[in-house]
Amino acid sequence: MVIIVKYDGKKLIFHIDANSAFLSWSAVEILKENSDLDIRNIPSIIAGDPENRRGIVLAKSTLAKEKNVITGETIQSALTKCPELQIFRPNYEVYKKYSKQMGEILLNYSPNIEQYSIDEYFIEYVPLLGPYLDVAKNIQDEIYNKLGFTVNIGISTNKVLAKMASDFEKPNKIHTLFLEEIETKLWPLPIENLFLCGNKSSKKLRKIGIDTIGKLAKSDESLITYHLKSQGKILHNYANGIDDSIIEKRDKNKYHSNSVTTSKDIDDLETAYKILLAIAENVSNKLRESKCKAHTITIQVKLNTFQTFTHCKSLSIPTNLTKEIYEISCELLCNYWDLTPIRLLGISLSNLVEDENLQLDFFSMDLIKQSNIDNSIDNILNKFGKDINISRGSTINLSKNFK
DNA sequence: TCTGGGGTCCTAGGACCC
DNA sequence: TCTGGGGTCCTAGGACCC
Repeated sequence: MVIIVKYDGKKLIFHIDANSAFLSWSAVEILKENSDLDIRNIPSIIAGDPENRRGIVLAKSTLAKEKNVITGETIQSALTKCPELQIFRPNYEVYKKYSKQMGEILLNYSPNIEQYSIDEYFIEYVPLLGPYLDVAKNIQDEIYNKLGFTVNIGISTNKVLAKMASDFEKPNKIHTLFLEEIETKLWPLPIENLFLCGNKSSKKLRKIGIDTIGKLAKSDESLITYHLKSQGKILHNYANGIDDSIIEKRDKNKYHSNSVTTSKDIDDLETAYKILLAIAENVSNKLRESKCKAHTITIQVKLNTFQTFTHCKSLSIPTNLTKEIYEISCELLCNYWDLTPIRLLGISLSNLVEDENLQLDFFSMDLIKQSNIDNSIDNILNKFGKDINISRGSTINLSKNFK
């Protein structure tokens, strides 16, 4: 049953969320390969490779969900709950494709659009297109007919309420969550369901007797900020349906990173450097693709004890050169690592600036030469896909430099 | 609980400057 | 080379999202 709620001329926001995105998108792709199998209709999951220690559930089908399989658990654990589970590997290139196509369809419904994650968009409702429920239904139909997967749509007067609404019953549903509806639709929900109320915050709130969104909404704000600081104010507002953030295009990332959980623990510098080179190659490629340079290079290290640390170095002259990023990463690792076995290594690049605005007066011939090498590698990557292993001639030498 | 990878935003302490 | 305060930048870590 759809409850008709008066729409009094305020701006409306839709939150469009692909249902079990990775699983649906893999399903559509498998069907396209002339298969009769729709993995949405069997107990199935998308998960990494356990042999490479990446075996966690990234998405699940409805039938897997019914067996209590949850996102983030290990394949082993999921198989215990559901032995007949079929497991499929993720394909991020395919996911990026569907994400983009979903955005292109949504652009037909609104010029004011924000991609929130790979499978979620916010758009501002355009009243000229018709009543909002009809428009939402048209969006659902067009995405399903053209792309083959279902979406949930949440509708409200701000982003947080729209997002909470799209999270109600799934799949292929449209929900409203207007201010006058929060008491019945939002407040009875457990505190964990509130956007941005994660593990830590919900535990603290439960400790002081707040176990539903409604109790948080009616609690004294100063009590909440005492326990949760500025985050508390945000959560208290959200519980009361207050959010004045706007829909904004995010054209540039503020940060790029790449990390890998290695199939075996790393306990020697030479191996660590080889992996850092591969990571530096990947992440600097992202940087160059987005036409940026980075002032700050951070390495991330997760030990086999699951202890994590980061170390960074800031440069007065930003870079996007693989060699420079690689060398600084090696230097950081070398300075801080006591050879405790490493499980994961990562590099992230931040404090980004646009490439074309940079002054070129520091460019030496060596930098230009290095830049040309990187460009030619980027061309190869673009041509043959990013999964192939390119090792530049200097790879071995670079590794040896840091022995 | 044997635990991925790519992001965003915030906080706290220290260095440095005026 | 003793002390205050405010502002800014850097570093490291943490919480949260999908």
